[in-house]
Amino acid sequence: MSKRGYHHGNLKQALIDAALTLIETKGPTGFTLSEASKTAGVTPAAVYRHFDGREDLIAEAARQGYGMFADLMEFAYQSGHPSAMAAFTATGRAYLAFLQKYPEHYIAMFESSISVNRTLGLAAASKRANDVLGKAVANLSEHIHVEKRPPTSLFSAHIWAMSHGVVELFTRNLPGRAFPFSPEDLLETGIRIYLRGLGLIDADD
Amino acid sequence: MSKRGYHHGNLKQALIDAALTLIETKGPTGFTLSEASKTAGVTPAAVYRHFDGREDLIAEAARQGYGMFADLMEFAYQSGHPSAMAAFTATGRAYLAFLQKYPEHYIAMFESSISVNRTLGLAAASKRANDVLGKAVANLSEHIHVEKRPPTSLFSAHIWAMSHGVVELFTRNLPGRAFPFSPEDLLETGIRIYLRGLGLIDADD
DNA sequence: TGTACATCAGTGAACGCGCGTTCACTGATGTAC
DNA sequence: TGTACATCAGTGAACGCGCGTTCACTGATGTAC
Repeated sequence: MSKRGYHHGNLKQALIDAALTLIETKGPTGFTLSEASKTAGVTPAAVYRHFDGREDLIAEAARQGYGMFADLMEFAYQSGHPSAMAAFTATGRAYLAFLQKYPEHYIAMFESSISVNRTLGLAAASKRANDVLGKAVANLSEHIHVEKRPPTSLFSAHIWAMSHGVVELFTRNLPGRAFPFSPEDLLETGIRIYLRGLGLIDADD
Repeated sequence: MSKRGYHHGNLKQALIDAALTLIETKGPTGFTLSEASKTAGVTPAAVYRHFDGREDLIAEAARQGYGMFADLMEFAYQSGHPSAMAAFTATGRAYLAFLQKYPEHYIAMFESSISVNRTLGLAAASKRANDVLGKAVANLSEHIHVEKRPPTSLFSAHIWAMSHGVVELFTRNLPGRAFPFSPEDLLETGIRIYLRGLGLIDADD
């Protein structure tokens, strides 16, 4: 962007951005390397200066996504700390906030079929995001009476599943039928009921 | 299969079956009309005797899937009837049982990006499946004390979301890390906690 | 029962297309002296 | 400050490939008489 003409200046990031835009508009499968390079104003061959190929480009986009995702959740977690409940709630909200703000990254991360173990950097970024939620869940878990406390990994998996399910089923173009609840409401009420089931929230509220 | 030679006899269903097999092994995006026709032992052009094209083939596979899905859930529902709780539990288990038994249909239905409103038959089959769960949820809902009863559609959406999330995140090849819970356990415990949050299950059990 | 003929499910060749990737190249940038 | 040269990010042409789709066709099946 800075230098005009023959040399692009910041082609690597421009390609990633182009790929993300295409992924969002056409789905993870509609993305092509050729089109991304054209969008960035460059020949397809130029891509190979910066990436090993098509998959590598997607993986890098996903890696950046996981990094931002982890940052966002970490920030949310800190904002609620030291209250375990506040930290947990904020972290959960950050999940949906990320999806709403960076849907193209979300798709690259969770729907592009690239393995999270493809590169070390990708695996690390993914783990970091996972760990934030794990931390929030673990803290909250300590408030459950010990003999009815589920394993932390189970607790955490339930939260992931509910969140991901809400996103996949209720944030995309809702198919025809009008659905009266926003994804945020849906997730928040669902998790609240779940937490009540664990005795973490009183029956009133 | 019955007649050998020039005429296939049951090509339409053979193509659907081939498509489903490919969808399962290669993902919804890896399916190609050419390969499906080859698998069925037939020229690509022959496909157009029975379908309008590639998309139409997938849509028909999904339609059959929704039909079986609805049947399975309806049967499960009846098996628990008239106990609202038994009917609900059985219906929920049928969801995962379907996924385990017909993963390729599940993919065609929920991950192939074909719209459920593509054809009337597809929309009807999808609605029928939805309605079974809706019925199970509505019955159960009546047992919730009226002033803390959530709207049925919200209740139902939570169950869909949790179920779908568990399937998407925890039934495919788990990425490296060993996860100690089966999808069935995960979903069953998750929903049980949720139901407890609604006061539908006692704190003990 | 046998023949003529309509129907229709398949063939096989061809098409245009966009894809990912390779290659030798070129021209801009940055550095040494 | 000016020149020579190495570096390197881009070009553009070419490739082989498999795709979805079309078309005129052919040969098997089923029906009328």
